Order: sequence, then C-alpha cells, then structure tokens
Amino acid sequence: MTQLLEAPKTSPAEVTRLESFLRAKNLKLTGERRIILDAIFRHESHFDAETLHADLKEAGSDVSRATVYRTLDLMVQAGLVRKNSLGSSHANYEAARNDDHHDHLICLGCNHVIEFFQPALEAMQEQVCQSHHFQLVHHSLQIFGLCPNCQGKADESVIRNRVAQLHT
Amino acid sequence: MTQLLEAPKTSPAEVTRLESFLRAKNLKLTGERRIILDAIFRHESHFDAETLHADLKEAGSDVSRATVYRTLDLMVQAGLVRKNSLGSSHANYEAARNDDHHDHLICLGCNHVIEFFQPALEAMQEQVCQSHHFQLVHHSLQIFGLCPNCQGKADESVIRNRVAQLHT
DNA sequence: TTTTTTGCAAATCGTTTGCACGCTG
DNA sequence: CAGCGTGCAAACGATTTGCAAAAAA
Repeated sequence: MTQLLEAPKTSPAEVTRLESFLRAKNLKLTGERRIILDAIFRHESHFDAETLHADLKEAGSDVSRATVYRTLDLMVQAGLVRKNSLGSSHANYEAARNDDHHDHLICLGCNHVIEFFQPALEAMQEQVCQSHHFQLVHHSLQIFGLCPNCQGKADESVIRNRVAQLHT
Repeated sequence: MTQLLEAPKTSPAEVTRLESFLRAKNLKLTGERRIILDAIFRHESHFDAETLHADLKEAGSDVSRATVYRTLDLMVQAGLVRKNSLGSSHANYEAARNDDHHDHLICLGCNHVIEFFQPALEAMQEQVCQSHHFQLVHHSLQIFGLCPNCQGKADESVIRNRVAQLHT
C-alpha cells in the first residue's frame, strides 16, 4: 500500500539476475531496462503496464509504452516478474522477489488481492496431473469473493455481474 | 433472421431455462437468441465467439457478431454458459450442461483441454477462504502442461515461451 | 404501441509491430 | 562497427457501443 517515491535502490541481486539472463541471450543491458527493473521492484504489489508507464513518466524517465511492454515481457522470461490477470482483461504483473510461488484471493468488492500458499493444494494438483498422465508445467488458481471488509456491503447483482465478466 | 433447417434440437430444458431468465428480467425471447442457444449446445467442448459466429453463418443464420457477443453475455448471466480463458487472450465458452463444475488441464503442446473435478481440491479452497475470512464466490483453476501425447515431443524453449505469454 | 433487440460501422482498449535512428558491447 | 534497442505512430485483435431500423410483448 505504501507508495515509495524515493530511494530507488533495486536490490543488486535483481540487476545481477537480469544481467546474466541478458548475457546468456546476447542481449544488452540498456538504461531503459535498468530503469524499468527498478520501477518494477519499487512496487509492493500488483501493477499493470499502464501504471508502470505512468510511474516512469512521473519520475521523469520518458520510456515509451512500447519499451515498457517489451521489457515486461523480457522480465517475465527472465523470471524476475510474474504475470497474472487477476480476473481483468488486461495483464497484471508483480515482482518475483524470491521464489515464493503463491495463488490469489481477489475481492470482487474492492479488488483487494490477498496472496496465499497452501502446500496441500499444490500437492493435490500434482496428484490430479499424475492420474491424468499429465506433465505439469504451470498452474493458476484464482479465488474470487468478498474480503472481510466487503462482506454484506456488496450488492448481490453487482457481484453476479462482475463474476460473469471475469476474464479467467 | 434466417431459420435453421437441420436437426437443431436444443434440449427443451435449456430453452425453458432461458425463457424464465428472460421473463424475470423483462427481456425478450428472440429468434436470434434461440438460434444462438441452439448453436452453443451443439458444441461438445470449448469454443470462442468467433467460431460460434462462423458456425451460425455457415448454417445460414446471419446473426451479427455484435449479437453473438451480447447473447453470450446473456447466457453467462443466465447460467447456461460458462466463460473461461484457458490461457488465451480471448474468451472461451462452454455450454453448462448440468451443474457440473470442473477445472481444466490445458496442454501447451496441442491445446487439448481435459476437464477434471476433485472434491478434495474444492474443499481445500473453501478452507483457505475460511482461514482468511474470505467469502468465496467463484474460482478458477487452470493447470498447464503437456498431455501424454505431447510429452517429450515438445520443444523446451517453445513451451517456456508459451508459459510466459499465458493470460491467466 | 411500447420496449427491447438487432445490425452496422465506428470506437475502444490493451497490446504489438515496422521502420528509421540511437546506443551497447 | 555490428547488432540490438528504442520511439513513434500505425496496425492489431477482441470486444463494445451509438444509432436507426426491426421485432417481440
């Protein structure tokens, strides 16, 4: 929730990771890539390409929208960023700080996102795959509903409608 | 509007369900809506708006694309159709034949979709919600990987790339 | 008749791309 | 210097919308 306006300081670990990814692919570490990586890791939570682009502009870095998209893509490939939709029709991203895989609870009332990790759930998915002789590569679990704050307050029909429009 | 000539046979149950939904909302049962409902339930599996529109055209029913989209939306609200993305950037739909909720295994090699239902998995999601005082309304679980046929055959880097592009 | 629906085409939204120029290795 | 990267603006694909004409209640 805290918006950091100061102190960029991307952890050196991330820069290093990006560097080796780029080197391995004969790609270059440009100023724009540094700046974007930095802006990404300044976000505490989820963000989208538009927001990121706005952030950069506000910070005085006029990186083009095209470059933002291209770079986000690159970061995803490098494993530095994760991409989710969270039910919306446009992509959302989050910095991959550790290797902390998690799933999401998404509030249909206020759009608040809660992250959770449940090993038993993961294990059971593995099991499902095994029983179908299916080789698991990736999975996405999104749970939509109402956070404690929004329970009772939300209009039933509005919620129904939102559910019908979800892009999941 | 044009009439279908061959063995439509939407189960009367579906028509009835649509009728009562429409009546409850003071909406009208038009020829287009009948025809589209019919086309939807003729699909065994998943389909998208474009495909459905093409089907209709091929069958001689020239329903406009706009109406297809509008009607799919309506059907989702009526609970007659379910909407998923299956990882793609456009919406996919499937007729809701019973109340058979299920999740999906999606092959990154051939796009084959396998449906599964695992009660224990559902229960565990309920549990996660409870522990977060979160009121579950809807959930979406998609597992991406390789079906038995595609295992071994798929190019590692191609798969990696597809995963990065998933819209989930 | 009154109200909802349709078709059309234009508009939107998020994202991608071709190209000429600029920068990194 | 050879490529890769960037900005720009135009292109894109999926979906939505305003409006006048057409159909249902």
